[in-house]
Amino acid sequence: MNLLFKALNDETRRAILEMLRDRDMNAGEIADAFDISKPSISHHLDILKQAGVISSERRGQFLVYSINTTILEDLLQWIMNLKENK
Amino acid sequence: MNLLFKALNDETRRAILEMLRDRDMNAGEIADAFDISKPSISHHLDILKQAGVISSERRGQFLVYSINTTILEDLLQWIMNLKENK
DNA sequence: ATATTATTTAGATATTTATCTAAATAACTA
DNA sequence: TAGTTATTTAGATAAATATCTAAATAATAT
Repeated sequence: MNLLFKALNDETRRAILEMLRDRDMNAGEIADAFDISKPSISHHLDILKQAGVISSERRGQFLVYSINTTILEDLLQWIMNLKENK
Repeated sequence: MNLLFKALNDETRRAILEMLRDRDMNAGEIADAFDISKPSISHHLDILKQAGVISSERRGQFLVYSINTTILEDLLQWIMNLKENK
């Protein structure tokens, strides 16, 4: 959970997740969507990957990233648990 | 949302929320539950308050903190929206 | 083999953050 | 009014983080 909260605590990374929600994208495409250097985006992708919220697959020269929403179940549970009073 | 994600991105602060889920507590009680100085806990409480996830009310000498789960709705929505594919 | 394209790794830097101690504010009590 | 208790504010510091440029790795194409 630590890694997941950390991953989500960044505007850029959350925007990446929102983009990957609609379609898989390669690293270059993702980087092009931001005014941030490719290495920085690569670092953000790594943090998202460590949290288990995205995965990557090589397709030729490209590394294609996909969202992985399974891990978000834990987060949903944690939040809903907080809402159950007493 | 930024402040909320920031607030949740800390083990101590998440533990505070879990405690406040069960009952309202004053600052001293909260601080006593951790091996961290009172000023540090005060700072954590401030961050949680800025995020709108807790509120405080003075009762005599004491400041009593309560959880505010309303703000968590936004978070739930954001996560569930990510899960809706395409 | 060499060049080109895609992406990451390495190393550096400025900002943010979690923590501490000491001092300040606020409320109660004798 | 003084003293005590509860909590925060101020100021300092070490660790974590987001970013950059330059170099390295990986795959493709000529």
